[in-house]
Amino acid sequence: MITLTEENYLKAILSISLIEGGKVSTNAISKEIGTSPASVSDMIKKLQEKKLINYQKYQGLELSKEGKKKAINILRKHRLWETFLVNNLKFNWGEVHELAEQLEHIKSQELFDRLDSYLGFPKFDPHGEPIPSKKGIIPRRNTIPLNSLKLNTKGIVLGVTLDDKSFLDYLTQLKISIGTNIELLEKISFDKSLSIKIEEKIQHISNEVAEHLLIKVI
Amino acid sequence: MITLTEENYLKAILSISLIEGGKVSTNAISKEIGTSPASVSDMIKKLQEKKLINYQKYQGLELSKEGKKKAINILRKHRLWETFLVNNLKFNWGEVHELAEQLEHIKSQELFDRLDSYLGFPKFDPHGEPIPSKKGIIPRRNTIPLNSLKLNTKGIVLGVTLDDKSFLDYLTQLKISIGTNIELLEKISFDKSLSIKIEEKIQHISNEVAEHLLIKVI
DNA sequence: CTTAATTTTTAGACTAATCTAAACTTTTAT
DNA sequence: ATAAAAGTTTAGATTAGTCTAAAAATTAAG
Repeated sequence: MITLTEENYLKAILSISLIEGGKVSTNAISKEIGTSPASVSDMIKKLQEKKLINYQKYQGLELSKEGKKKAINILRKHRLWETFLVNNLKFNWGEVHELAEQLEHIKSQELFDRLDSYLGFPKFDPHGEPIPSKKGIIPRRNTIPLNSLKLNTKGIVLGVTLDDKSFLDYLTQLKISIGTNIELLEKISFDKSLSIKIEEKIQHISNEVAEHLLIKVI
Repeated sequence: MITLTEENYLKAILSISLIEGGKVSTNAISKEIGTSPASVSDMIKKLQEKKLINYQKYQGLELSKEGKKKAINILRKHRLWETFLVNNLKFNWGEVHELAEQLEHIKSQELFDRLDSYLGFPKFDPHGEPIPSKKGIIPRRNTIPLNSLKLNTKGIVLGVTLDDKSFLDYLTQLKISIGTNIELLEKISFDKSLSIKIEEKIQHISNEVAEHLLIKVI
């Protein structure tokens, strides 16, 4: 049986490899999880013994087929719960991440099949992030980060790539949510910040914000 | 912060004292939780330090005001989840106990307030067991166990007092559920077993089954 | 291409929750 | 009233997950 802590390591490794690609380092995991590199080294050995990762000393690691399957299943559970919390219990999108971190560890395949069905088999969660299917397939959409949109073109927000309360609260303040129409007016080369138009109102946002907004060009 | 294990001990202590009344013994807890008496002794010390129980060596223990509040809150969470699983996700009543055992440890007052509201502030769970209110008040109803019903009187099943899959599956087989009408026809003094009439059909059940069925006389 | 910086691993220790075996209290029964 | 039985606690160990400090390996820099 896999422990809660092991699940969190798998999730962290998946998350890093989806962003960075290639082998995952001890240090990167340590930063993601917030434990010491020494603790990560210890846990890596356990995951290796359970054949959830492929790993050679000092050479970084990657998820095994079985490990990836498990990690994707945790992601699926997390995003199904976030969907339930926002759609049914009317939480706002900044409040659900921590709760879903707890709920994602509930063990019962049946529960998640039923929840999926109850929610109407959603393909994307309230942050626009893809919900892996029961078979582990992650839906894709043709989007780009807002900071790579061309000048004077319009797009629609389909998702965010950061599930952080202060970020999401700020977006709400800017009146940006899934489905919002945005036009890119100006890019400041000095700090890469952007002027954008939302519902006829001009706003100024940093590159850091823009890179976490997924846009579909229209 | 209270740990998951501590929560399970509090829940067990509440459960025992609701049935037995008076002081709770180390041995009783050990049986309820399924750990050794030595482990219970260890944990008792921790709960004592956290002022969740009142306890003197060798003399048994009882929940403190704070401990009882916490224990009732866990019971509330458990029964709210069972209600959700049966009413919304269409699990049957025998399947939900183990799942609720996991879900009851989710930490978020807000979540349970919203879930309570989403479910329509139910007073009883799918087993007819009372759901403590947000303030910790446990609703009561005027019921008696089936084995203390008078001969040739009729009653309606309002609840069960055992949340065990094999018991509940057996009830389903007997076509007994919440709301079922039952007439007591005969008590066998030898083994205290009962003949009962359910929907014009005569059935024979053991005393052990009857004592866990809560009946309202009609 | 050798040394310095960085990264990773090992060694040794701590905490929470558990166990078995042994010691100590309390209760029960003659 | 005292000995046996039952129940409870302590002592000492174990496992999972964590830490700091130190050692070892890899990578980067001059």
